Amino acid sequence: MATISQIAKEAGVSRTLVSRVLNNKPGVSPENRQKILEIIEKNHYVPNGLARALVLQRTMTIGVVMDDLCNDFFFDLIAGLQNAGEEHGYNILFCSGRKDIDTKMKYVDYFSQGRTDGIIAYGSNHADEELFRSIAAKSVNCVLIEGNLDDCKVDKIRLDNFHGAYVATEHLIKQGYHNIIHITNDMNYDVSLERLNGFVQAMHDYRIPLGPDSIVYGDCYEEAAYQQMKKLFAVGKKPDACFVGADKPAFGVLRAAIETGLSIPGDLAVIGFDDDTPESRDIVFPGLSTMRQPLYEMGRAGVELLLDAIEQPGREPKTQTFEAELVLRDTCR
Amino acid sequence: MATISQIAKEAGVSRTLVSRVLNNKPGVSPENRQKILEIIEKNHYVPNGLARALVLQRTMTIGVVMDDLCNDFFFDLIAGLQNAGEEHGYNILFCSGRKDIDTKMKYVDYFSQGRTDGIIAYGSNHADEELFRSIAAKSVNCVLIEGNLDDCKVDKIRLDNFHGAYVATEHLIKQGYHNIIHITNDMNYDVSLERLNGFVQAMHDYRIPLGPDSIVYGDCYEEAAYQQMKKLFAVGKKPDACFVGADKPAFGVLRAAIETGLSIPGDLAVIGFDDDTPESRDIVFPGLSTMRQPLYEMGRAGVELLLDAIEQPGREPKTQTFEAELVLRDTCR
DNA sequence: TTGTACGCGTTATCAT
DNA sequence: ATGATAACGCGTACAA
Repeated sequence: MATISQIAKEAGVSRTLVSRVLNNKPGVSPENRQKILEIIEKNHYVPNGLARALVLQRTMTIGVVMDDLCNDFFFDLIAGLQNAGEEHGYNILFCSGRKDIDTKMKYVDYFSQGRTDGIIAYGSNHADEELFRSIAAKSVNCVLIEGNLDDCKVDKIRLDNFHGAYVATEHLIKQGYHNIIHITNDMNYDVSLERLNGFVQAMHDYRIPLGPDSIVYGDCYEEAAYQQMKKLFAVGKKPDACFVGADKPAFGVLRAAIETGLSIPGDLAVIGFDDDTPESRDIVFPGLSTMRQPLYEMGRAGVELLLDAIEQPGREPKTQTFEAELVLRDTCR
Repeated sequence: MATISQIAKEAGVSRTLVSRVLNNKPGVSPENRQKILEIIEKNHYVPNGLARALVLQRTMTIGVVMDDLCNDFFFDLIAGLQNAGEEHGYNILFCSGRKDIDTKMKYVDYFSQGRTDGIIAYGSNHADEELFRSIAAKSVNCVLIEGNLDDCKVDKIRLDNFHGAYVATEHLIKQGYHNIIHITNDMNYDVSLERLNGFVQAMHDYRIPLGPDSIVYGDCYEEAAYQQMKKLFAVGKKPDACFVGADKPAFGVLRAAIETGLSIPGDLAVIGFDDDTPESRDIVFPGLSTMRQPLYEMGRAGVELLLDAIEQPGREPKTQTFEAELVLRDTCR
């Protein structure tokens, strides 16, 4: 790799002039500029980004740390981050954690060591708490998406999960469903509890008593919800509506119901959460009604918030909250 | 952000000693080591990675450039890259192109500017050619996965698409199917042509004539293949087997066949390519027989090959070729 | 054991 | 217009 000194030497000028040419700055005679450009071209010279970042104290880079790159749930978030970053001239770097906190932590450290101007971290798993606190302790610009550490002085992008769940449940109630159950998302995530709370509150507000089977504990995959529903149907339980804490398990509910011969939404109405349905599911299942989580917008907002923090060192942390939106398709009238 | 000089000053020693402590090197008295460690801890000091990389001429980082991070096809590849990188102590950085060559190019430049020890680029789109040539021209360690520029002096990880397609077609033939059609993958990708060629060669070797409907041009999504097959069935065409150039369109074929009332594999046998079926599809469709593309292993091999190149500057480029493996499930006997 | 001095590749300041 | 010099933060030979 050629360096600026080698180019300068070959051109018979000082590094200063080469630097000016590289950065399109005035103060170079046309002849010298021309000559320098040719030599740069000839040697395929590209300036070293590390050295430049070191002296400029700016990397124009944002590091993103998520649970797992291999999950279609994050597609919209990734797109939002990338697009917003690009608009502001920033490079967005992703890393692939593998649901283990250690890898996530490793990359947070990596990004923190001067390699980025800021970090965007996603997660709401209980295990993330330690990670997020360590980030907050460092003097690193950082935005937490989804993470809910009330006592931490960090910028945050949040979704109002409680309200979203409330809206979904309320909609079911107002449509005349009264034997409503809730299948939770993975309770290792804070959001799952918030959604459960929203469900409970709505049921309470409308004076609908919760029975022993009103709350079923699931996870963020399809299979568990499928099994739980099959079990429920097998013992003769007949809920007329089901609010599910995430879309993936909602498909498990649909599958169990369809196999059992129930008509959707006649015998059973279903509302999910997230709106992260891959195309392929819409083809074979009835369109899932759900609470849309605006991940694309949240990703964009995360970048904006981070840049805002970078530009105003020492300002108080902000929290920006998004609302989920009820999207009615086929599984609920 | 604290610096090594500040720590040294506060400890009343030279930067050398602090550096030794940071890197666990001998030559520091126990008392000094202890004192320095405490001050480091107190200040949340972390060494600057840029400065370190600059002087060490090593970033311990690999940059990965793919068409699109938002595609479940790449999940196994990502996992392979990450795991292999981690085993060797390397940080793997991903970026999100958006199927446009410009973003890809931008990140290749970014990674090339001294920020990584090497680049792994994935792609076989015709538009990638320019990109790959520009990479090859630079003096950057780089491995191309899937890209097929025969005349380029770069390390490559390849899949033998021709042979894979041949094996799939041959299997159908040997199973007694003779009215076989091929639905191509997106012909903008080199791999699609290779797979088409493998199909044609096998048909030719077994003396099975190709009719006007033997080759149907599709893309890498489900819908086009679905439409094409519906059209075919509508005009009374009755192939007894179908080799599809990718898994996603293969599901389009299955859907069209099932809707038309055909039994699988009785009336129509189907073999796909890639084996990138998401869980969710297996649940509602018969298990898709396919040629498994070992993306996880290819990702791993890409990292190994790159590190090999880094350790031996100037060595001749190598190409490592993988074979696809026939995986028989339900859609083909 | 400890510290000095130089270099990594770049930009910026300030002379000339 | 041009160039010498310092600085960014760090590692390391070398000398003490």
